[in-house]
Amino acid sequence: MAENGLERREALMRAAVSVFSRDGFAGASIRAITDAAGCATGTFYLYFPSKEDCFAALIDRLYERVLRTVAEARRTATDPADKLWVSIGAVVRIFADERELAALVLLQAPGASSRFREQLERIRATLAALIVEDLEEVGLARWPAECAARSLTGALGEVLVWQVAERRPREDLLAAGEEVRRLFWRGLGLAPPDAPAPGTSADG
Amino acid sequence: MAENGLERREALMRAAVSVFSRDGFAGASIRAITDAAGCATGTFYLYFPSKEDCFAALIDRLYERVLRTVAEARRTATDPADKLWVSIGAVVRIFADERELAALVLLQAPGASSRFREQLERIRATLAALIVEDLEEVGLARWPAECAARSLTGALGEVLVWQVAERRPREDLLAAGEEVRRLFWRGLGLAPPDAPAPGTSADG
Amino acid sequence: MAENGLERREALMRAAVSVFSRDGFAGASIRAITDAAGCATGTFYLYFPSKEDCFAALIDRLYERVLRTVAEARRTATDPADKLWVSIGAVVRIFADERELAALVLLQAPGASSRFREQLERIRATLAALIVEDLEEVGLARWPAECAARSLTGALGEVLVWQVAERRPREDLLAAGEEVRRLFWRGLGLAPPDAPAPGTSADG
Amino acid sequence: MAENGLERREALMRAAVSVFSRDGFAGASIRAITDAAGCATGTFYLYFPSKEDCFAALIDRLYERVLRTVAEARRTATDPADKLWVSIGAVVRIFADERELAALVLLQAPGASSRFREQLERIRATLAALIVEDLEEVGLARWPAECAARSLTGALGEVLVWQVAERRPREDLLAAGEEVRRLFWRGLGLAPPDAPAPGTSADG
DNA sequence: TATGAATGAGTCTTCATTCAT
DNA sequence: GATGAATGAAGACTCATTCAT
Repeated sequence: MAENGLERREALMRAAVSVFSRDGFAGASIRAITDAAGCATGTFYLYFPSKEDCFAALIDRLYERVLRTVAEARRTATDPADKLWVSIGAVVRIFADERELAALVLLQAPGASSRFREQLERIRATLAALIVEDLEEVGLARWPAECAARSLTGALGEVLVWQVAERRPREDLLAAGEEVRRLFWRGLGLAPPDAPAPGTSADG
Repeated sequence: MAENGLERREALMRAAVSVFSRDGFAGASIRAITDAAGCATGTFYLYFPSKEDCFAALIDRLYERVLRTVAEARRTATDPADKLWVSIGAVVRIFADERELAALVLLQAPGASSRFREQLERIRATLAALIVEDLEEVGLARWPAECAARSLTGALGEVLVWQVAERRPREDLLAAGEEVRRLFWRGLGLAPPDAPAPGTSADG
Repeated sequence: MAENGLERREALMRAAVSVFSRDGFAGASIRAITDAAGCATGTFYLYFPSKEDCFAALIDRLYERVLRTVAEARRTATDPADKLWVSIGAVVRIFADERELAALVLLQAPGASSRFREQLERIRATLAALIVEDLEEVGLARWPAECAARSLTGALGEVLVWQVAERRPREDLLAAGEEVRRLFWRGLGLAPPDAPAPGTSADG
Repeated sequence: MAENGLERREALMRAAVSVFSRDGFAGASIRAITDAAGCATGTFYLYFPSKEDCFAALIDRLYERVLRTVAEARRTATDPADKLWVSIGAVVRIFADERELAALVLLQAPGASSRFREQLERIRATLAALIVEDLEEVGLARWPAECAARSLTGALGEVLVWQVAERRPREDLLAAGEEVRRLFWRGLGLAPPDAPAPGTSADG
């Protein structure tokens, strides 16, 4: 039982994801989380100051993973269109890899409390800013660029949550994300990416 | 004191929208709602069987307005592309007119309970089905059509919630909605509506 | 609908008996009673000052009927043994005639509140005093007489409630009451009543 | 603070007996019980799932003690009359030892809810079945035996509750119980117990 | 008299959080 | 660090009672 402290914390976060997903933030009890993690109620408070902070930590975890992956992907690209292209791919990939966490955050965070709403908004705004930047470099005006950026994050979120809710496998998430990317690409009047048209290995 | 029963119910629903928006479904207390409506706690239960049913009634209200407006708009159109065009316009208009209610439902319903999630999903699925239908008639295959439909509802929701959160006026909501429509129109490779002759005033 | 006031009151008391029997005193709501009586909530308060007073009125009603019937029966008797004999018969008859009311009072009154407990105790004490009087005249000492009197009321109540709970017809109640009377008669060492041994017409 | 869990539970049950006795089942608040037990409201729910279950546990406690004591007493007897004789003694003794609990159950259980009514009826039926069995072996027919059994439990309950209500000491309860036993013994035409030689100390 | 909408006090129950062990 | 019993604040909901009509 006496694992490393980090493992314990990890177990609690995994348990929290599944309990929050099932019961919602308000409906989840610490007891349910610690039961799922196999420890006592009090132990929870050795790793998180409160239930709220635990949920916030989950949002942060998704935030970090998304932003890190996007940043890495963008380093592989040169021109702005390419950056946008790989950014979308990166977001899709992360969502596919972290299905449960991502669905949890997208579904619960906005309604649970203003703190979470703002925290989530910070992620969205950061991503939107990157996209807006790319689109402006590509020639769009500010306002259409902002609308397009928000549309993109909204469309991706909806499509991926939908697929998760229908319990579709990872590949379906990736395929659906690809559809969204194509749709926006054409909608934005951008040229199809250089060569790696059929390839998926270079699109993340 | 003794207003008409419908007025009382209306006052409670208005109060509920604002309290739920501020505190979330779980965080809202009946006391806060009745205070805002200017009546006693028990009075709430003369009009709603439970807090949950009150929230559900709000979702239904949005549901009915959206679907009715969309249905009306579609009657004015003939070919499928036109139907899609006016449908989007109708949804945008409703959201602009019912800003607070719409934002409340979009933000809170998914996380509050599975009942609400399903209720909202029913709206989304209904709308998505209409869109898919139009897109298939226009030549798209099932899968891209479904992805496009979900992308569209997701994009519209996100863009409009974003505008509401930033406290933008009605016209901005309409303009942003228009941007989304243009973006998707091009993305889907559709021709601009017949003759925008009749103007945007008649487009849904 | 606008019947005579007494009829209205009567309807409410009938409704009260059936609702209190079904739901218990605490579990019964004024609403349920007025629904059963076919009038509005407020009307109840035109006839009873409170729910408690309504229940008290039911106890009083049983009280009066029991005592009146017993008093009448005792007037037909001359010697103390005969008085006791007809008193028991009278109580049995009343219980058989007012099955629902009697069972209600015996079951609910003791637990509902100290007021009712005392009210019921007053009936029992009155009856017990009569019996003790008879038994003392017949030669019993005070203490055994008191014990016998309480035993008798307890036995009668239990036997009759048992028969009511099992939904037995009126005749079974009468027969069971007769068994109890026989049992006590022998237990008290009294001679069988003069002549009307097989008859029931003169025993009340 | 941290007594043994069983002590805590015991303290709550004691408190419950006295609060239920004073206020009735419906009138008793958890707050009153925990105040009497010297702990916080929430603590109650660590030991009982609900107020109802707490009351049910009290009935069960009496049930077990009565049946166990009666069963033990009957093992010391051989012929059916003797069994009946010691059974009555055992019931009287238990009631005298558990005055408050017994009075609580007898007074409140029937009116509080059908669940309790049935629970109490189960005790009464079990006891009645034993008595009927004895009486049939002794020669009585079924119906008079059943009436006698119900009469006996009713008489004992009433006499003992009456003594408890008048705050009489234990000895009075025992004496009153003895009166009831004598009364029924004669009423049933049974011979006095073999030789009261072994004394009343061994009679159950 | 009759109505029934309105009131608001009261209760059971849950659960995040603490802390002695 | 780990435990889990204890806490007590908070909230949904009920219902006896009132009163304007």
